[in-house]
Amino acid sequence: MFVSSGQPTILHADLDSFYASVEQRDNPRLRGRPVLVGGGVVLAASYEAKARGVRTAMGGAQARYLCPDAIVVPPRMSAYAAASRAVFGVFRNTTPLVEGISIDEAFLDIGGLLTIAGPAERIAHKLRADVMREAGLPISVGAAGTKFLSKVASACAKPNGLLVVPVGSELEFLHPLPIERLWGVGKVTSAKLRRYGITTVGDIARTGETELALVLGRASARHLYALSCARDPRRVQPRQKRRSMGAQRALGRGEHRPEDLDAALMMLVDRVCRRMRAANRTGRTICLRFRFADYTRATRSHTLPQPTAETASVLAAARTILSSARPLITARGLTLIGVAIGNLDTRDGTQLTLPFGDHPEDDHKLLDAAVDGVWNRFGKASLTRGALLGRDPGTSVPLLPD
DNA sequence: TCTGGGGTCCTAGGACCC
DNA sequence: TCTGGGGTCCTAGGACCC
Repeated sequence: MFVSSGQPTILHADLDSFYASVEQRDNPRLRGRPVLVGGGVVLAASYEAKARGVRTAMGGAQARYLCPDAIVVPPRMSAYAAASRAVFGVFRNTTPLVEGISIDEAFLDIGGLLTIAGPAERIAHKLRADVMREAGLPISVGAAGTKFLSKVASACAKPNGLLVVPVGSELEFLHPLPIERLWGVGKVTSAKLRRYGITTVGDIARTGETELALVLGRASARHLYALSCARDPRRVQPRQKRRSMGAQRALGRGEHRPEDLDAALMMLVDRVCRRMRAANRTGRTICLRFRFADYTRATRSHTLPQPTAETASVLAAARTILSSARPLITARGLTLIGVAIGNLDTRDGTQLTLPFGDHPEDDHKLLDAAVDGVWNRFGKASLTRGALLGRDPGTSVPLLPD
């Protein structure tokens, strides 16, 4: 396939203040006004509120102090999910190579489109117009030769803008930027680098990988140095599979009775397992996350021999982990609990409870029916029959297409 | 100034196996 | 029998991202 050189091939599309924009779209009264989504903590702030210094993830009290006339609305997650689906529909109409990063953000590989629909600027321009027409939402787009650069470009284009980084002028664009623009530079890394007088992306490039490794370790150094030279070989990969699924809940300060804790655990496990089954995924590692009154955190995990998405098995493991973490909890005071299932099976699968053993002579029929079910859903299926037959009644088995 | 609910990746030590 | 090398998996923690 011919790819015209000198043209950016990757778009990064990022909805502006996504939740707040959806609220303003759906309620004309909110347009042009500072809007905060979420009261306890700011999940999203409209640009009118951001202009006053409000930031995402800021405490609600501080946000209302900065912006007393802000309108606070509760989040409507299902509305945001629907808006996201509409926007991703536009993305996929533009190119089949769409890699979703989050509910409001994606990379689009337009390399194959350039000869018929290019240049990149025209494709990006049309994309923004399509999103506005189809979903009624403002979106910023960055276009560049690499993923990372296109992401930086879209951030620079906000709000509601478009920025193209022409191939060949990457370093000119990149080097004056502050180090915090690099993916992987957060609070800790930024402080470390600034101690050495490294404040811009250009400084990182000039410092060199070897020197950088002394401060940050090998992996970080290699990664950041490559980015600072505008090297980013990662391709746009459609349908990246999730590696873990979790749910968590803030508990507030103060004592929590064991039975309340257990109820919270049950709810979280149930929520995660439902989502796992809905997504036809199974996983092996159960991980509990804790946050304490002193803002320290801890995780405790356990890996099961078999992948599962069954509430009962996960709950049993989660309870064991929780009880082993009791000393920690009593010592520090729990303020948040989370359950995550990791080590997810890399293939699609499903979890079925079969009444094995009640009528052993029927076991083969049950298996055949189960295989048919998997086959119909995925178009392929395989099981290790020998390992499955002769189990206890009610055994749950993961069925994986292969 | 102390507030959410999702995730990803990397590191390092220990257990275990060949 | 002793010693070493190499690899994988599990657990926990840390940093970061949206």
